[in-house]
Amino acid sequence: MNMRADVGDVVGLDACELRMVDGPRVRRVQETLPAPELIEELANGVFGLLADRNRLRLLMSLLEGGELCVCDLAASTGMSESATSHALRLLRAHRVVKVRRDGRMAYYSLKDGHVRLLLDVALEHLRHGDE
Amino acid sequence: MNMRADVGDVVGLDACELRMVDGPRVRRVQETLPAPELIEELANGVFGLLADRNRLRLLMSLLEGGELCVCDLAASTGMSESATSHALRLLRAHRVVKVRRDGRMAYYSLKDGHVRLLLDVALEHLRHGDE
DNA sequence: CCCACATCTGCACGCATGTTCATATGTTAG
DNA sequence: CTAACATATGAACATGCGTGCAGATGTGGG
Repeated sequence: MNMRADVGDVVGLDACELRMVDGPRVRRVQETLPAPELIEELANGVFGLLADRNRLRLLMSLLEGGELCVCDLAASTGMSESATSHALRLLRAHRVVKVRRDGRMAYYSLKDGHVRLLLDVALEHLRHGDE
Repeated sequence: MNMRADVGDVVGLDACELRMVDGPRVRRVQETLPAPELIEELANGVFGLLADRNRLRLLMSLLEGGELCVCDLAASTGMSESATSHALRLLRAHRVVKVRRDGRMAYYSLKDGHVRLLLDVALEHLRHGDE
């Protein structure tokens, strides 16, 4: 792909179906890509969780409120308690939130500072995206 | 939701449908939540983009390869050129990547360091998630 | 014990989205 | 000019996923 490349290095069993310009660079890139399992864990992990507006609201509520029970989270975000509980299950499973039980009550809070960090970067990106 | 709260502070037009425990805290949380538009921009922005395995692969390819044309990105990630181009359109629209044109060739690269930062945090989360 | 309460869970539906297919668009070579 | 090339784009389909609904589970009070 750089200026010295032999343009049109056609590879693959069906040459017309797989084109590339800079074979060595493509191979180097492929070798550095993580295993598919890790890619899935990233995509379906915190990124996937933060890619939903209601889960974002939940997490931001926890950032502000510290620790909140399910019904207060539902009230804060305008979600049903069922949807809230579903969402929290996912957040628990990915270790984004932790739960403290007190009798019938379940209080949720953020497990670590990663959500805040991620939000900071994303907001920074939005702010500077107009350059 | 804290120990001093009046439990069962029922509010709303349909009282049975909206429960909360700590009214003042819920209100404070609601007041701090960003506008719906900002929430959507976050969810559909970098988080949404990174929540897809193929787009993750594309971005990681750019992290390693620096600048790559569409067909090399497709070859690196194992995606079709059409799917690659579609994905790049989204990444362009959200200012995650930039494009340099040279004749028929379009070379893509990351626009800033935000993707790297986000990936660092997400990987950190995965690594420490087992604590 | 029964009943109330708070939350969790499973199933499935409706909606969202990534990819395929076909074509459009822009650049270049002969 | 025509044809080839690289990429972009639109429509639609197949797949994925968030939420509603119903019920299950666990805790606590009388």
